[in-house]
Amino acid sequence: MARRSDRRLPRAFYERDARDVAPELLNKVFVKGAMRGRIVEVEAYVGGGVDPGSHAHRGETMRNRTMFGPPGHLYVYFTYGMHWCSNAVCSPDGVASAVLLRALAPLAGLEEMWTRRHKARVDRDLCSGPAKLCQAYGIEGRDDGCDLVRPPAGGIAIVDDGVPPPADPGVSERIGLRVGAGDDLPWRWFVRGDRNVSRPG
DNA sequence: TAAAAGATCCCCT
DNA sequence: GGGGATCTTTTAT
Repeated sequence: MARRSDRRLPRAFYERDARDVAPELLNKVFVKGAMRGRIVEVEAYVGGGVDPGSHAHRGETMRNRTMFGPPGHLYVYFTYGMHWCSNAVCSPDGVASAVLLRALAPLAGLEEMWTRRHKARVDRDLCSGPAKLCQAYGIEGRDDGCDLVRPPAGGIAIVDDGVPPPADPGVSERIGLRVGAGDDLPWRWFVRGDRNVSRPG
């Protein structure tokens, strides 16, 4: 549920380079219906052909077309034959960039998350990975392209509840990439010390 | 038409 | 710490 202290993020927030948006998404709140989770880990995927790790690096396809669309929408993709992952689309319309939501600290609606995360054993297991948080929230392919800035009632949104981004976030190379990983592309940010981060380093 | 790889997770040792 | 699950999408013959 929306709360009185929630502040909507304007379209302009997303209409920037994903590397600028990503660290500012830390400590924002990912909302769907009654479920709320604080964003504690993200990765940037950059447009303009400079990012070999991006799905969009080889141009627009049926799968990645949402990344090429206007900012402030949700890019949802399917991978490894069983997992969904969620991104916030960044940069102006026509430039393919996005921020992958890698982990949340559950705040509310944990009962609903538990109904979908059967494999979880403790609260930390609910949203401590990009596919885990999608399973917890029930996000699938039908949610690809939905508007995060002006969501329908009960829809998916990202809000500012007054907690600022960390002044000194953790930074590292991105996780799980066959190409585009490496210390030369330190485009992962996380909240230091948070238990829900998928990997401490 | 075929083949390979994939922005992961889970269970086992 | 390592490997299997599982199947869509993309790219190569």
